[in-house]
Amino acid sequence: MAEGQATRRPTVYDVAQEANVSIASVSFAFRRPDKLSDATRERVLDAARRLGYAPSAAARGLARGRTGILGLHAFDLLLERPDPLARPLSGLKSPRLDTGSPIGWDDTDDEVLSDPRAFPLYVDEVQRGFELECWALGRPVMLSSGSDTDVSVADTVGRVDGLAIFPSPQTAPTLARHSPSIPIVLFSTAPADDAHHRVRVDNAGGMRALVSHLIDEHAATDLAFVGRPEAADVVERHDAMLAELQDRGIRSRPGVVDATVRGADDLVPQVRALIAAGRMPQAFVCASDQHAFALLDALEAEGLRVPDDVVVTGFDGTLGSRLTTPALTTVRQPMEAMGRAAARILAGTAGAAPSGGAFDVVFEARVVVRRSCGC
Amino acid sequence: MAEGQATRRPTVYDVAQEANVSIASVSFAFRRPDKLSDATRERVLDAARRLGYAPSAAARGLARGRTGILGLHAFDLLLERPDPLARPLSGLKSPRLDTGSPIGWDDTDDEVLSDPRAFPLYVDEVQRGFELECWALGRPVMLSSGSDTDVSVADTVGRVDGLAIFPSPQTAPTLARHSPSIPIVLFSTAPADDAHHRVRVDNAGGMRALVSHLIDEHAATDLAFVGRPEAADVVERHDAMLAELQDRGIRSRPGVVDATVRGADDLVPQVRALIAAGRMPQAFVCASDQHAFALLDALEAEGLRVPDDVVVTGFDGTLGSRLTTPALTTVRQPMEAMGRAAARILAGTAGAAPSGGAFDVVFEARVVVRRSCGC
DNA sequence: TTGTAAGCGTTATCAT
DNA sequence: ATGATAACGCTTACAA
Repeated sequence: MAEGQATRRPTVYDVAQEANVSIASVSFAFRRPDKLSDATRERVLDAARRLGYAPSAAARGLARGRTGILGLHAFDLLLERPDPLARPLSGLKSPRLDTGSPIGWDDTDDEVLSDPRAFPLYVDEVQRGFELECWALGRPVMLSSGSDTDVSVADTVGRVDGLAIFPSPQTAPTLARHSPSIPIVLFSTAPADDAHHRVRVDNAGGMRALVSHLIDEHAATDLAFVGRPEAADVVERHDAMLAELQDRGIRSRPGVVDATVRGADDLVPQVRALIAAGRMPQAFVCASDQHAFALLDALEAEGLRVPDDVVVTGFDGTLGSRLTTPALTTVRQPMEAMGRAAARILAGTAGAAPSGGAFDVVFEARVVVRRSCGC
Repeated sequence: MAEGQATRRPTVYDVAQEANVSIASVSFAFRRPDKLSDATRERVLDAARRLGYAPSAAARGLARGRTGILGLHAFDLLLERPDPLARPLSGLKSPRLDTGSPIGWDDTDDEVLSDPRAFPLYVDEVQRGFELECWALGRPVMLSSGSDTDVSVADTVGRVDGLAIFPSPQTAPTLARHSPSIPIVLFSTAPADDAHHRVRVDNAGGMRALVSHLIDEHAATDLAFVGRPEAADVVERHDAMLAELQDRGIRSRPGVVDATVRGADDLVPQVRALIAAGRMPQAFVCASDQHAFALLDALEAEGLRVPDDVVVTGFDGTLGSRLTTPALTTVRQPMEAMGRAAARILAGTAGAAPSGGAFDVVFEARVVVRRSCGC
């Protein structure tokens, strides 16, 4: 095994000895080069290089009281999320690496892992934005995941100077305890009575614009919402759809098409029921692109053509939405920008929060018109 | 600004006082729950929760000698890489977050950031595999970037228990000093006389298979290589193309189409020159998908149709290669699997390296046939 | 300009 | 079962 190396890591003491100076000088050579004479500085740096000295971030963090790292945390829940088509990533093959012979294609699970319906998703693009900004700021990023138990969260909190989080239902209360000591940013969470910062998208505006498009351009007024209004995001989108219809004096059909189970399997019976009852809507408005992917599969399985027989729309604007057939009309969130905003807030480069409290940054969403609505 | 919170982080001392026990008991409550009576353990855990105690990873790391974190490092160079279409990500807008009003679409740079030609690339998919495996292993991941100076590298090394790296030319020697103390994995680097582990792809096999396809299926024997054979990967691919041609007794054209500058700008003159000289090849074999993207643009600018007038192929099999028009025939690397392999090596869950030394894991590549070759 | 020494918050070894 | 206490490697006054 690779872990547990032979050689002990060199420390300031080793370098100090090698360079014939005190440990303070070693430290200064790196942190306060100006406080040292050129000669000693060079001597120290040289010794450090020779020894392969790498300052211990742990020791530095302890002494300084901050690690310098910004964290991005995803709860397990997220990866086990009920979105259709979010594959469980357990059960992947783990080919032996110690045989010395090349690893065959069939041992890589590449088909599963390269599926654009599974990557990059919303979280992946937000993460990328976070990374880009941290890179620009010169700050390392720590990625972690875990349950939303106190212990797991605390472990993550203990490693970073600030933490951005994709929320699980239990998130806010558990985190509240840590808010006083480090800044915390929640993505896609409705405002609440806590001290967390927030970065989110204008779900209502995006959904209303989408519904308006369907009504105005495609005369579609009988809309069925696909998704379970539980997560804050989905609730907002659902509400906005209903609100836009109501504002226009259009009566909306009751209930939603529930798509909480993985894959299209669960949608097929519901689609069949709608067909049988002669209640097919003019358009399925999905809570997310993921839901739309699954629905497209279910509709195809039942021989329905999109957009000819029925319109389908998504939400998020992930890359995968460009790759469906037909390409998906959806609402794009500026995910990278959202990730960047979170990083700036945590790093303290975003100015002061308005009204003294926490940041609540809302981004505009934008309708992306493609083939699936009939355009 | 968010950084620099009001409240000091609670420590073991605070919890000990709150729970009326010694600091040792606090530590035990978390690390060795069995060594404590149920009563005290609960009392401690309760106090910890009440106080919002999060164990300091820095202190733990110091005491234990390991941080538990696995690192993935990218040199700045990589992001400034000479690949066509790799945009400089500096110069992005940074909208004010403190105004309290929604952030407009035009302030997000979303068009640039969501370009599938820029994300996800090779490094992004490898990174994802690394993350997936670390997540499965319950290990946090640290992402960092920086120059390949001794100081920058050492800083990263000091933060992790093991490090995977996308190489820059200077990488190996700088890192060699640290190899004795922590395990290091290099991606896509030819074997050399050092102690680093390696995870790479069978470039030669992939390229030979691709060239064979072009010759056998499309009778294309006049191939032009696009890319500058400098990086190890590109050299291997170039060499393999020449070797396959030679093995078949086919004379290859001298030189390469150089595509080291950003964008298609630089390719247009070269394409023009080929046209003018009546020396257009039957196929352009590009060193990477990125090169192919740029070339497709250049060819279109010159009014040449792919694959009718000339064939184009890529290498890597990134998502973007599915989205070009025509879709790109390319060689896919199992990038996620490569990232996962690196994580397993670093975590020590990959067994022992063969022949006692370092791991050198080679993955099979696979030709992905799409429209751009005429199929 | 350089050295001495006191923390920083854990873990782990001894005692009790 | 619990409590003292000595590391762990670095930063940073303060001395020299």
